[in-house]
Amino acid sequence: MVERQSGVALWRQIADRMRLAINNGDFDETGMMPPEMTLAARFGVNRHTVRSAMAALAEEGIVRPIQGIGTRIERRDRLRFPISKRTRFSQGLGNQARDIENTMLEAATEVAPSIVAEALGLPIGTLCVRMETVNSADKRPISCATHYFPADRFGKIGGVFEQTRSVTAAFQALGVSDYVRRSTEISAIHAEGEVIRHLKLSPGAIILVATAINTDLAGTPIQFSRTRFAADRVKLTVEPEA
Amino acid sequence: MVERQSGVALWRQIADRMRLAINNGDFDETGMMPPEMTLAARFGVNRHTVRSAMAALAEEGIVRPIQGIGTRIERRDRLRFPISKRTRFSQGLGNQARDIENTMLEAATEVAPSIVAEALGLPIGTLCVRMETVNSADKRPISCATHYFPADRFGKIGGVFEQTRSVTAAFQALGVSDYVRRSTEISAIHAEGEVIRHLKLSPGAIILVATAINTDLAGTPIQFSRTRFAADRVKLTVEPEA
DNA sequence: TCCAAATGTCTATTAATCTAGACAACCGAA
DNA sequence: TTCGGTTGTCTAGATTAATAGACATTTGGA
Repeated sequence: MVERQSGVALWRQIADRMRLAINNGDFDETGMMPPEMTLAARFGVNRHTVRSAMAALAEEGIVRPIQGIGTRIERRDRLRFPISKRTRFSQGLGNQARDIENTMLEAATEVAPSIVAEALGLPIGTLCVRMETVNSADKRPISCATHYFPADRFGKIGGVFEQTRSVTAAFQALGVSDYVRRSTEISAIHAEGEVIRHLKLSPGAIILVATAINTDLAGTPIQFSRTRFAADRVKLTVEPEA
Repeated sequence: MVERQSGVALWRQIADRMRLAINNGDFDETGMMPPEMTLAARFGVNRHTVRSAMAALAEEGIVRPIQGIGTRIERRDRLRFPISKRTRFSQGLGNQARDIENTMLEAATEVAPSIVAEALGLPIGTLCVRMETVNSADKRPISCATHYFPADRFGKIGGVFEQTRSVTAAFQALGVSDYVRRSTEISAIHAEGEVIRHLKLSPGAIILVATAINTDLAGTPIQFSRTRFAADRVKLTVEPEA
């Protein structure tokens, strides 16, 4: 059921599980959460503890309590984000959202960190453009990403991206008509720091981290990116064929 | 830094971050953790709080404190688990571990849950074999999985698996010489219940959930599986080509 | 041998979390 | 209108988590 003395407060465990159940469509028949007393009994905790969990979900806009009636489910969705040989952010979400927005927070030319240099096959000390973006669907932040591009070929990509609002379009404007994904690594950690603010997460939420390398059609690495997804808003889908 | 009143205890946040840093090789030069007082200052907490985090890591066997000396790092590893068109558990880990073991906990023939029936393209009410396995590398549990197979073709797969200790080998024994992955979905949740025991996790740890469908070469779905990975022990690697 | 630096243990206090119970406020239906 | 079921609010107490400080113990090196 719920685990005590785990370092994770009961209300947070319960909030996580209810969010999951809602996204899973468990209460779709009624569109309402079970009564607080029922949930308290089900999880083996006090009603007040359930209320704390509910308050967290209400804060996220997932449920809305109505006195005298019950607690209504306002939103249940977890976007499907496909990862494939031709992963593109906006295209990937396709028609799952009407309004997809990529915002650039920052672009700077810096010496490439050693991990990035290695990934892109550059000598230590090479300059790279680092670009920070936040990606939203229907005004809801889905992920934030840090991208690195070799500065010699893509020194101006920051400015171009601000025009095009798309990495794919920026690449095209800079002469890269197409590109493919060489590798993607996925791990999961607790959200912290800046990411919490950018993704409007409640602290302690889980984020999926996807670290990827893209190459041009000649096989030359042109992009290293680390994308942090709010785990309760997406599921990553691995597409086997190109 | 660390987030207060997030429903996640400070010692757990710190333990999570230190585990990540260790796996990231941050302290490889000395092989020792920084002194407790240094960490306390770095995280902005009391020394005792750092000690609680350390105790959790020591419990997991990741560090070992030595009075008068410091805290030694005992183990730093996160296996790379590739996900591709031909994902195979044991092969995938390859030479990252000497001893890879698949244990079957249970096999039962049941009516397929609706999600499984849909995924495998079976009529509602069809019988399936459900099989629970735990997968370990070098005696350390890495993942536990629930597999479903259509009962008409694979009714005996439980017994065969116990002999072969491999899904791939069991398939071959039952006439499926090769199979490919149709789809993989990845999400992340907090560990709870049975999974904590099977994977020997500290409660509250993060698990990566990979839900996959495999088909035979004719394209007929033959396996639905949900694999739960201990997030601090693996990183999933998405391979773009077959 | 002595000292500096590190972990180990203890007490005490404060803050956060969880439990328990009572009752108010609100809604829909009988 | 009344009543059962629901959420909202309050008080009080128990348990867990975090802070603070003191001092013991162990180790390696000066």
